[in-house]
Amino acid sequence: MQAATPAFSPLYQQIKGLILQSLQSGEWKPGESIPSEIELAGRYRVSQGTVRKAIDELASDNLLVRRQGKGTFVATHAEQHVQYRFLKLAPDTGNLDSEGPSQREIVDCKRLRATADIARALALRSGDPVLQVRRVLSFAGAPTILEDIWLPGNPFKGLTAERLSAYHGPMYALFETEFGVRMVRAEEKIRAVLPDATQQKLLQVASGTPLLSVERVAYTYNDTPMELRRGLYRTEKHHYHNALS
Amino acid sequence: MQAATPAFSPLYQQIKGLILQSLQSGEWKPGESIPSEIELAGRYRVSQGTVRKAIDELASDNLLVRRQGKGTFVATHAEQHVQYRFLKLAPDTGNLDSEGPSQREIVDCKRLRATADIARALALRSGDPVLQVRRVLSFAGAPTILEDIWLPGNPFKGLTAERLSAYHGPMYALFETEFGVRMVRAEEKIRAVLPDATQQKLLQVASGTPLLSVERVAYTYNDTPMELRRGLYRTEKHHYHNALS
DNA sequence: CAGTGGTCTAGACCACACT
DNA sequence: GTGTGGTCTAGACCACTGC
Repeated sequence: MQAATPAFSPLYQQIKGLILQSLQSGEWKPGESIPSEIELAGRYRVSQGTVRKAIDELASDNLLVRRQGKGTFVATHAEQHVQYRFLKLAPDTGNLDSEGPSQREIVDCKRLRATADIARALALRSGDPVLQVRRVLSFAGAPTILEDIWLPGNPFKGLTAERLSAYHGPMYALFETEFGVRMVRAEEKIRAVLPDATQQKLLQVASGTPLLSVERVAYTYNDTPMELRRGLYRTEKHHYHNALS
Repeated sequence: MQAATPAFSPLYQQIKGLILQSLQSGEWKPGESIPSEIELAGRYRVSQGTVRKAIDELASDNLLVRRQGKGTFVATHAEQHVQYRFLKLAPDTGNLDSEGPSQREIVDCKRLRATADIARALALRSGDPVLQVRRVLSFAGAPTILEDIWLPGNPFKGLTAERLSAYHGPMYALFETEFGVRMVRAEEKIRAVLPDATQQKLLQVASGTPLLSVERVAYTYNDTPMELRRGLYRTEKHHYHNALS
């Protein structure tokens, strides 16, 4: 008698896995088109409908983007209509774009060794090399977001403050093109906090001003954590927007 | 020459609309099963596959729940595995259930006339009758959430503090069974704020304690707003959790 | 025009739940 | 066993894009 392991896996799930492998391996890069459904059906020896269902799920996971008449493309953080896909902060009136281009200032960028909590979040070991970036985002001239970002040192070898400052566009787009790291999903933990002296200065707020603390872990393929980000948001003129369904 | 109105609508979208109508009209009530796919295909004179696609979308919108071998059911806030479907607050360790049953205390419940901002949020006119409820939720014995809730007076005629206190289970479940109002989706705006004297007392926090302000508008079918809720969350031991994808 | 994704159908068969 | 949703196939045709 076997142990009860149903292990039934629909064909389309297996196809989904194969497509995922090709995405991870870099066979199809962000922004590029993948082979047509008919072509993939031939390659995997299944019907077009089965490939279709696999692609449907990957599209609803935001890994692929379908464009009728043109093809299916690997999702990317660059040239994506939504400039800030993971940033849920919105002005109380209008939208982020209407506030003109945001200003980014890299305050600090250094290599150091992971503390225990950083290591845990990034699935590293304490003492492993990590990169720490601190930056301030301003909207309509007012400093609004202070972020500390930790990245595993190995995949991001060669990332410098100059590189970051010179790049105009989403940081995650730079990660894709320069380091081959594509962020797929993220989780955030949000709290209300008070700023310390340093934070007050950088955000130009008085002590005692309540701020939103947003701790984000971003994952690449395979649920591998690749970024820890601790943000402080000013919420006098902005709010964190979330849709529940 | 006509104005350019392609107005092409796939069959399954039309079916989706018809099913939605039946949901709104109450032909199928929350928790009940809807007719089988084959039956619906016969009723609408389309193939099972087309009905399937319509139901697929309604299921991914959380309006229907499919259960293999049993049927397709109208989603409900009662008996739903996720006790708190719209509450994104989580303890820093463990989960809400592990903290034992939450305690709810109705602080206040009165009828009044809508102010301008309440009216706007609920798509009413200033001065229209509304019901206001104030309550405190405690987890593990500690008051954690203070909520002010505004409901349009008409659909919620007969709702009283006694009714609310007596009911054990999600408030949205009571809305379904007692008032035939099913909340389908919601939007939240989150800020960091400081409590006023009344709020300090109810939440048992010191002045100057930063709190999460969560303003929610909940909608029933047809994008009709049916509830405005302003919550204050203590975030010393809890956090607002959000998944981005 | 050819090529892509999108829709619709019809039928066969599988997995699951209840009786 | 019967009925439900779930998978898979094959083929026809539609809508959109770009040459």
